[in-house]
Amino acid sequence: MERALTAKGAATRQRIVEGAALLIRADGVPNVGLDDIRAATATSKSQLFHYFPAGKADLMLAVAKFEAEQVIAEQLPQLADLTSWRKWQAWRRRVIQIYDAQRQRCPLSALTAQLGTGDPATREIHANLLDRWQGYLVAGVQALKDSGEADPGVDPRVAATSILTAVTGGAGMLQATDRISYLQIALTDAIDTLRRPAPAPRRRSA
Amino acid sequence: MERALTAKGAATRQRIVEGAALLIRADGVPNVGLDDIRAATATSKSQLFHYFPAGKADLMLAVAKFEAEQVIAEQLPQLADLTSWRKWQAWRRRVIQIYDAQRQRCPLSALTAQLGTGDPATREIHANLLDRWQGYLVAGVQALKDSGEADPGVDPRVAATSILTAVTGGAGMLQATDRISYLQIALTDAIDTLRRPAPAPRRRSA
DNA sequence: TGAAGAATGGACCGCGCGGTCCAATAGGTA
DNA sequence: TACCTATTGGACCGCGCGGTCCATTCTTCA
Repeated sequence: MERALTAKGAATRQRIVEGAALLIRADGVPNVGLDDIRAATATSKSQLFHYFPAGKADLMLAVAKFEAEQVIAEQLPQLADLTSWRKWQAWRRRVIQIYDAQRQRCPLSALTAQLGTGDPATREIHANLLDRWQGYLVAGVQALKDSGEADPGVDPRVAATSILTAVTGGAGMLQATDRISYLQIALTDAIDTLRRPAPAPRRRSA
Repeated sequence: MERALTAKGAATRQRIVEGAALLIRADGVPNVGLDDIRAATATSKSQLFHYFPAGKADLMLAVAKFEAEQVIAEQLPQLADLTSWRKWQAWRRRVIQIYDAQRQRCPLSALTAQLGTGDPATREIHANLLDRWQGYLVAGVQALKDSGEADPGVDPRVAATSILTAVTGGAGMLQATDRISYLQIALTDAIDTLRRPAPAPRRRSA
């Protein structure tokens, strides 16, 4: 699908993506035009369409992919090593720190909201990101169970889903209200739940 | 702030808002133009600007307010009566049903994402909605504690925050991935947690 | 019943911005 | 050196769409 791409060309393409990502983080997709990107990345109109033939949507998709990578990368040292209670806390602090720093500007959700949630390519990016993310969390919960720091009755997939939901939900509300408390409280609570004994199971699924 | 408004005028204004809301639910903000709204509501350009002098943003804000009302209204019978475990389950089912039905189309988040998360008016709407929502949940958790169906160690505000976060996070991921499982699992788990005894408190805040 | 003001219709404008095109250059390979 | 292709520059277009304006028709009330 990709044409021949010189090292120089690849570099330019990357420069465009990263430059566009920066602009979009600052101003939001609808406020960033191709001319802005062109100016910020010291490129010309023809280059934009040379590397992203399908135009703006194409470029935005590349930026979304890039931002999705960032989401994992930003929390990677901690996320990949959730092998003890202390390390879970370290990850939790890292997550809160990240979102606290970026506040309203959740780059990925801004992108995807614009591209339309119905777009299959957008969904693919999101699904992929969430799957990887959840994978790390499941492994972490399992590790806690193995070390006896989590209640044996905990279902790793359920717990990981709850924690992931706490993060995304908290981040969403932070973005919407500028309040960090949702993320803080919900994530802390979700992780704490790992140590609570499950009561007599009453009803489990929907 | 509002000019004189005849009954007829108010009706027209309402027709515009509701018609615009419908269109936006279907196609998303960026794909709905003033001309579309004009056509769908059998109005003229001048009426749009007569009732929403600040133009499109003004109208979108009114639509966002309208949609925020809907969010509460849709789950109202159950949400206002979380006085027993059974009723909590009824509310949970109702929430899942609502979001399952609308899938990708979360009207409010679509609006607010577009208007820019930085806009104070947008934040006001969101904050107001979440506060009311959380109020109902806190009351419900307290009721469960009072009736002995929830663990006495549960903090109603914390639990309500976790549940609210599970809903918004699950809804967000449903929108992004078309998977209902996040909402289903996280909300069920968050509610189930009400019945789990809290372990020896280790570290509570950040 | 007539005047004031609200409500409505719809033609019109302007421009921002995504997208096109062609010409010019740089870089690699034989 | 010569050629091919990737890379680049930037002028140009077209139109969608938000926004303006004025004329006309309804409502209300004294």
